[in-house]
Amino acid sequence: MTRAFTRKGEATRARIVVGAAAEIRERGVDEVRLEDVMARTGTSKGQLFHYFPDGKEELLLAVAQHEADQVLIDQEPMLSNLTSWPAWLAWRDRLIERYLAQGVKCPLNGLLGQTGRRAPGAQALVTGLMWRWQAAITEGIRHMQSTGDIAAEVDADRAAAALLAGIQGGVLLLLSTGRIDHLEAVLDLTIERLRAGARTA
Amino acid sequence: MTRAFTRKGEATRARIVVGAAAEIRERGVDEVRLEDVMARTGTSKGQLFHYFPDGKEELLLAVAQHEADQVLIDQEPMLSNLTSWPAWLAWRDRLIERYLAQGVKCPLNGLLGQTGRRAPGAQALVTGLMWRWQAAITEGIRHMQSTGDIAAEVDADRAAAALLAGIQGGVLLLLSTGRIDHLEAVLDLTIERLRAGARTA
DNA sequence: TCAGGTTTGGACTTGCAGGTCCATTTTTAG
DNA sequence: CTAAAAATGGACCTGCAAGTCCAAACCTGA
Repeated sequence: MTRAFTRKGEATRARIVVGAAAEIRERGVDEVRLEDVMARTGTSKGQLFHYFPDGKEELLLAVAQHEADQVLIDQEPMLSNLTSWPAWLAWRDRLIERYLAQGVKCPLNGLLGQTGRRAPGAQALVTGLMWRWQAAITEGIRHMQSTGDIAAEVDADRAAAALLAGIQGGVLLLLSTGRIDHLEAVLDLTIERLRAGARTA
Repeated sequence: MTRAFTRKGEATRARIVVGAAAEIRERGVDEVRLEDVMARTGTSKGQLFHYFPDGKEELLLAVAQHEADQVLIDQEPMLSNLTSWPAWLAWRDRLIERYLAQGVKCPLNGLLGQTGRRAPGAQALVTGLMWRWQAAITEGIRHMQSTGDIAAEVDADRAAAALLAGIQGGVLLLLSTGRIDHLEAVLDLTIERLRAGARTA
């Protein structure tokens, strides 16, 4: 089903996705018209529909995919290397820094509500992202348990689930209130708590 | 600036808001047309613009207000009565139950992304909701500290901030993945942790 | 160099949803 | 009872943004 694109074609397609993603991040999903994307990426309507035959919906899905990947890419290699407390703190700082920098613009929040209903695939996409994210955290906890840095009786899965939820909520609150406090509180208290349990182990 | 509405007028206005809210909850903000609201509430376009001169934007804001109020109303009286562990657990159950029941439909998530950008007031509205919510939690923690059920050294503000974030994230994850696990994990682990600290106090 | 494809540009169509308007009915108040 | 104001119904307008179409430019390989 994959259409044949030349190298040039692939490049154009990628340019459109990246440009659309940027536009959406800056102005919000529902404020972005195809024309805006065209203007930004220097493309024509013909091209848009050439590379995304199903139109806006398909483009939005591609953007969501792209943005979802970015989220995890941005946390590498910290995320997949949670093997010591300094590493955990580095990851913590990375998260704070990143979300502080991008401020009120969350690429996925909008896409969740918007695309979520339109494209059935978008839901699965976000779910997949969350799943990968949580898996990485779980693995980090497990590793720390193997070295005795976290108490063995901690349920890694549940702890990771709670932490992921906290992070998502923290970001959500950053989005709506503009304050990073919640995210910080979640990360610091959670890490603190994971450490505390093992002090005696 | 408040226009003069008769009793009948107020009733109609309220009917529109409630109907629109329901419609939005069921089908999502961007899928709801004014006509849908008209059909559901048995009103005409004339009425819509009579009661909401600024059109859709004003209506959406009113809906957001209405929904925000509902969120807290739904948790009363549990939320403002977190004075014993059974009360905390009752609140926990209430949250789980409520969000489990409404499933994938969150009234505010959509409104956040959507209305957030359009109406400047919507942002403030959500912020206010979060603030009230968090304040209630903080007060609950403080009360438990006063009775010695929670350790005095716990920072009530931070703990409440983290918990609120966890709840929001838990709901968000319920929305995107369909699983309630995250919300449960947050609530249970948080409460467990608050209790643990004071066992010896 | 020529023939097949792919890529590109942009004019044109179309549907629809938000918003306007006014004529009619109902209510309120004096 | 009556006049002014509010409530209602629905026809109509309008703009805009998605999507269509096709012709021109371009690559690419034999």
